[in-house]
Amino acid sequence: MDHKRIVDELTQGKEFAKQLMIHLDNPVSSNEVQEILIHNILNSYDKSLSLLTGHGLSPVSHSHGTNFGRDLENLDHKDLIAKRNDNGITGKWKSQVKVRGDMGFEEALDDGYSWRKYGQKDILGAKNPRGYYRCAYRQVEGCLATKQVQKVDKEPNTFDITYRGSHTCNPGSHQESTSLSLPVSTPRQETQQPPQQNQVVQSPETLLKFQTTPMVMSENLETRSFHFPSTSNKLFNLPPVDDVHDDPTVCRSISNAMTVESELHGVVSAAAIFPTSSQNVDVGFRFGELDFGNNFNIFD
DNA sequence: ATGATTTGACCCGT
DNA sequence: ACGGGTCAAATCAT
Repeated sequence: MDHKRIVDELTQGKEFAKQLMIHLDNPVSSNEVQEILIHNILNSYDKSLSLLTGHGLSPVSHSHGTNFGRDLENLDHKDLIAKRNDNGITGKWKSQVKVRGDMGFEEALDDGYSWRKYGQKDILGAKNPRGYYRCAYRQVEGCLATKQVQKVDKEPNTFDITYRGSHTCNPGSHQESTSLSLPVSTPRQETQQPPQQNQVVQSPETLLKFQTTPMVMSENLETRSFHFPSTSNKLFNLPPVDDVHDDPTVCRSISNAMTVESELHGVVSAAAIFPTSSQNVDVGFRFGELDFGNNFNIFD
């Protein structure tokens, strides 16, 4: 339904505007990020208008991923492409984010939130296991956000990351402290990385890098927004093999966003793609912006 | 000692 | 019955 989509688009635009507001208040927020947010806001308008006028496609091409992705690439060595697809399932939505760049797995998988792994499963038909993570602040704040990370079979450097539910943890309570105390999962046997579980590793610069906030909204009334304000700046070696069941990710606070109901949980799917060459990548990853408006999924 | 991850078992929906 | 998601005890790292 177009009406729904329009509302959705406008809601997204609103969320982007909110994010922009936050960024404007943040001294370390970069202009680029702000520009991207503005871009996304305009994009939401474009989409809404095109829906209203009955045109399937947005009159503005920049909303279709490529340009946007390029921008991000320039900005952050990564591109993020979000995709929404309504699976026809009411009350559910799904978005995909493509991340690419010269960052390590961990960086790439870092979305700025603190996650705690609670399970791993081999999935039928998939070579790689799927890791299950939940917000590290679940107990403290009852945040029900979860995410699943699975390495894509074909693309060794690509991960499918699915977010479910919304972060309800209070941004203020963690955010400030630096921006982050990030409990980062540390791959056991791999490396020389600085110890980092539960350590504050965020430099202001890092904070700046990641201060972007991808967001998505549900098909329904609820606005689901995901915030990936920052992430860890850890260095690491890539596992020589394919078992990458550890993907430390960090969590941070977020915009409270939405209510999570059993059947109404937002799902954001993201795929992180890394350059095959990257073996020891040094950081420099920033989670740019996600354009959840209308993008294309590249992984199918 | 404390906290995070691992991993097999369990639960639930299809 | 099967597959996916979660639980929780054991294990590991700091």
